[in-house]
Amino acid sequence: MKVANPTSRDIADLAGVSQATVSRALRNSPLVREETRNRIQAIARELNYFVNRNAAGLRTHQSNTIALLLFDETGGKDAQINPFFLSMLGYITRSAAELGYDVLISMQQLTDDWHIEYQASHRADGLILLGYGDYMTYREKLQALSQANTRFTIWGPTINEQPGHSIGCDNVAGGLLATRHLLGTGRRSIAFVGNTTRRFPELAARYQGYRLALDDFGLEARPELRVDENDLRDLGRRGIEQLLENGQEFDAVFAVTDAIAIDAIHALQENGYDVPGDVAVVGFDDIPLAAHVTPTLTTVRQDIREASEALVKGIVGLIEGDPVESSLMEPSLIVRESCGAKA
Amino acid sequence: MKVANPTSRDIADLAGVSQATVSRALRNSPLVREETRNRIQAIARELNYFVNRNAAGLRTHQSNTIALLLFDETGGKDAQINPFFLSMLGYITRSAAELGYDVLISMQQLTDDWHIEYQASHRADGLILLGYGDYMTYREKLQALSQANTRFTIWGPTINEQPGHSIGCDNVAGGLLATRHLLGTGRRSIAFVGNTTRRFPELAARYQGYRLALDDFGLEARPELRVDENDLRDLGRRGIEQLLENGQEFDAVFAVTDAIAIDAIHALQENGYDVPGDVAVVGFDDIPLAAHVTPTLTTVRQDIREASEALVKGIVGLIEGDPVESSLMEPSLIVRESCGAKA
DNA sequence: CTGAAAGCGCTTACAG
DNA sequence: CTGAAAGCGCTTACAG
Repeated sequence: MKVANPTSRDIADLAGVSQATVSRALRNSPLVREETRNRIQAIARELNYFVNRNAAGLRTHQSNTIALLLFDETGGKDAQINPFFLSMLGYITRSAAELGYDVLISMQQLTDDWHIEYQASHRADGLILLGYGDYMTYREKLQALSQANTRFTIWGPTINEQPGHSIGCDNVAGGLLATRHLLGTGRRSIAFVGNTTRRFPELAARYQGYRLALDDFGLEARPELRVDENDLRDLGRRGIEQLLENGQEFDAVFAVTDAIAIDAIHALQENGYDVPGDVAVVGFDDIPLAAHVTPTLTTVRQDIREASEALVKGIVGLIEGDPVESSLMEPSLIVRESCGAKA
Repeated sequence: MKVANPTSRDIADLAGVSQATVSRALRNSPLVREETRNRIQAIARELNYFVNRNAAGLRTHQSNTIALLLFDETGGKDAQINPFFLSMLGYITRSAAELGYDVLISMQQLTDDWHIEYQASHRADGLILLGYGDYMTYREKLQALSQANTRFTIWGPTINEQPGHSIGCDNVAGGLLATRHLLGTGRRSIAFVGNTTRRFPELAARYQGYRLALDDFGLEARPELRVDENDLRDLGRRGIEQLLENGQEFDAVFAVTDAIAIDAIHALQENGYDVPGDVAVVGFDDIPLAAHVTPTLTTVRQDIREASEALVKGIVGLIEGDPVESSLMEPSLIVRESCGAKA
């Protein structure tokens, strides 16, 4: 009676029907009489039978699986994933599950060559790429994917020439929001710490927003208040030190990421400045730490949940042949202490 | 020449060999002459051919995939995964990849019934369970898994009666480490805030360590300095308030998790106590926040990387039939400011 | 060293 | 509504 690893044939024997009918019943086919269907499903449940996904996938050419490829920035040394992407993971997993897809995760390095392997090997029906925002660097990889007819969605800036579907944050709007807020609280000498080149299109867009906000106020973006570095590590500290060494006066800092902003706050404090009394600071991302540093960090938040769901809907749309569109999420300002707007 | 979705038969035709030889060559079988093997592999590479995992899995009854089941504490409301587990994810993924396994992630709720589905459906060869440390609560689930012959490893306390393989932290040693350190800096009235019951075996073990350390010093664990609550939320604050209301005098607190410790520090500060001047505080876990609160938190760290690798090795061992043993990781003390040992 | 053949466990047209 | 049959693309004894 109890079979160790039951197959649909075992269920069929027990139910006194053909194996084909079992298959239909388990997929809830309306072709099977309800009574028969219930009987078969009851037996399957009792035997702890589950459809062999390998066999089903072989027939249907589907895996009902999405591969989530996280770009490994550390090059394999450390396995600490960017916390921002990590926080998307939960939402991605959940919305994939709601649509009937499993999520396979993989950390990929730039030298890895197996991005296309996932779909070609039928392990996944499509890919979600996190951390490949810098189009210039990943161009060849993305084009190879595209040429291999791999379905993929990217979290990152939407660029016209870029192949594939992408979901991103409206970084221009975010930079505008942050800078306008600082202007609104009376700050007029706002330093920018980050990067403004094509190397980091998302950061460049935030700078654009910064400029637009200044423009609106009839102010100019002063180049001497701009810290523009390719290496983002420790940039908060280095940026502040650079500004101070150059004798610049400023009453606010717009840092392109929270990590940089928090680093900058520490550097300011160590140099005897009060934040936000002397210098207001606004970041970008709203990482968990932002609410816990002293002073708590005012920042621009991207709706991670909405973004995650859009990514999943995007890739599932591509898989199932529904029309999908690249889109931008609207960021919002989270006002805390570091900008001085709150008591 | 170029085939859209090439199969091993296409490769065989192009190479002028049988499909069986292609299969052997791609698996690096020594049965195939080297020259032939190289020729076949070159053709496969050129056509972007990858073995269909569904077909291979159907034949071999393997998926080369591990399912990572994260217990969803929020019951589906929020998809924010416990950051401690999230930080294990990277290491788990990487070491699984090194052993040739993919990782499928899933967030499960207590009511979900599909834990065994992963292996039964041949989607995964085994499971890693994170967040199922409270054996009493999950007992039935774990036993069901065990009865279905599902291979699994758990991160959590090792209990004799518990089915399956488990990797945990030596929580007794951790509690000992924390308490001994406080004693070493001259503190003598050390409050314990947490839980000491079987409901949270890991926390109970930390309390045991606390007692052992006091014992070693010829001190008694005073019950009036023990806060023992089942609800861990806001316990830091509630615990401190409870101690103060009861008029207890204490010069140190060992909090059973960092979250509780940080909460306790805030409560102490709001009640006019200086940390660590008046009261020293030590936590447990070394969450990212610990290094960023004021004062920075002295805590006990579990080696996440080592633990992750042990989990993967454990489940792969079970899958491949190698002998595996449950084991305990040695925690280490991270000395920061909140214990007063540092300037 | 290589090939012909069986079979893994499904899904789905086709026939009734 | 149900069954018999083909076939998805591999792996691996078996035979040579």
